Amino acid sequence: MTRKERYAFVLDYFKQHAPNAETELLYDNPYQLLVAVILSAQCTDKRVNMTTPAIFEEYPDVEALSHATFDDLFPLIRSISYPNNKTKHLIGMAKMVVEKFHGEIPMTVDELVELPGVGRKTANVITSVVDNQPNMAVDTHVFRVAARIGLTLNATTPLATEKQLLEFIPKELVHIAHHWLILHGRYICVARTPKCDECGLRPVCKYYQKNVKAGVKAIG
DNA sequence: ATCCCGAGGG
DNA sequence: CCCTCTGGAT
Repeated sequence: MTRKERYAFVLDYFKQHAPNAETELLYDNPYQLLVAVILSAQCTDKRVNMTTPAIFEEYPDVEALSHATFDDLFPLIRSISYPNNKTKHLIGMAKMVVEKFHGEIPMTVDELVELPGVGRKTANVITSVVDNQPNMAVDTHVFRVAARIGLTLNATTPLATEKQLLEFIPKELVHIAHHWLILHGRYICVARTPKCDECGLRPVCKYYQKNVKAGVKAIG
């Protein structure tokens, strides 16, 4: 089976069987999405959504957030992962947006990555979701799932995964394919013990062929 | 104990 | 390339 055929099978499967998201990041505008995504590192969407309403009420836009002090903002972020870093990042991000980008969230990956707390993954999410740019954000789910299925070959970095995925996924499907991979990783192809018995990708999945099927054979 | 839609610094 | 940050759910 060629890689092209593998991609075709996977994309077709997802079109019909992609799981529904139980929770999504809540936001009303690019500013809110950027804040939410920065906060989402190593943290569930549900928990991010518990903290953002208070932040958005206190700081309704980047201008307001740029004037926040650490001691004001920290308590609102206290209950999620890395509150120290995230507090500094949010304030630094807001200051740079105001000072360098005239108060508008920049909409290119290169500019976004300049902002404190914004790495390539976050920049790809923002440009993809807000501006519909065909960018592939590679988080732990996308990285793991793509490798297991065999969509990537010897990809040891998120950037390598990103490039290989973009090479084979049609531009118009990049956005939705990203979502499919995330959801599949979150609910089926979970990190520790993936639910292969619930997964229709078994016929093409390298992980299943190599580990699970071999294991079953050894036991049976 | 291990995992959550990572980024920055050494 | 590695390490650190660091809280809550399961």
